[in-house]
Amino acid sequence: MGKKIEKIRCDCTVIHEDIVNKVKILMPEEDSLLDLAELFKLFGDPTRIKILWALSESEMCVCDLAFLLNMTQSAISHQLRLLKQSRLVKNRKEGKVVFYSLDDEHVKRIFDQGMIHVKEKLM
Amino acid sequence: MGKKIEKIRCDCTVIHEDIVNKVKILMPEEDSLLDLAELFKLFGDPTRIKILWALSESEMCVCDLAFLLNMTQSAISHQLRLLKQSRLVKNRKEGKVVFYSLDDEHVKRIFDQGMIHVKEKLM
DNA sequence: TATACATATGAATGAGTACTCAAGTGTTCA
DNA sequence: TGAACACTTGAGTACTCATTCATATGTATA
Repeated sequence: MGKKIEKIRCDCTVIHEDIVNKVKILMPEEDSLLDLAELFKLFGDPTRIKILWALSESEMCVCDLAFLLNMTQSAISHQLRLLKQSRLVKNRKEGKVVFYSLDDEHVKRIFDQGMIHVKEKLM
Repeated sequence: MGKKIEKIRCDCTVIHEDIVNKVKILMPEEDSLLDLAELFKLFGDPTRIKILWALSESEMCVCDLAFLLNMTQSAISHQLRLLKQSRLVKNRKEGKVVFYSLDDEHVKRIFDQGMIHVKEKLM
């Protein structure tokens, strides 16, 4: 006979009911958390984090970034597109050159906060 | 004849040489940036960001998290393994139950800094 | 107008990864 | 001791995505 009944809820969550319920109520909206994950995902790529860091120092054109990071213009351009879509960077055109810069003063703050963590965990 | 010569360096980087060089010199070590990207990548997943947020409110067991996020224990356990490897979370055993908690006070700060950004960009 | 330059973009590919499933370990308790 | 429980783990799969390649767009310049 069908012995294996799928557990809907384990015993722990009943024992810890107060805590789990409290956390459940405090939990941010699903959408906020998805947006947040999306944001951090953008920071979570070596190329993009380098681009963001570089732009935090100075506005630069696609060409400069490609040279600085030793990558193709195409690769850089694709990443800049993502960063622009999420409004982490903005651009201005000057003739045939497109200069990119950070669109947000928070970018550097998020970057710095992460770096503090990384440096500490080294020890 | 071979007309197409691969451009090593575009004209822009020569024109902008001072800026590019300055940024190049200031650039953090490759390893630091890779570690940083790795850190943010951990934050850049819906499941993991929810886990981190939940643990910032209270220590919880695997079972509680699975119930809270409506996911399988296995999925949660796999993610906790990654978070533990990177020392973002730690655990303690109490009988057969394993309680997880944040291993670092920076986690919440990084989370909050990101949330500020997300909330602002909504407008 | 033709050419070079700066950038953008679409398709293809290869690498990485989140989850599922099945099986395992370790603990408690009847 | 054995059954239930909490959790872990390895393999497999479906999916995402960063880069490359080829091509397209737009601008300046000779």
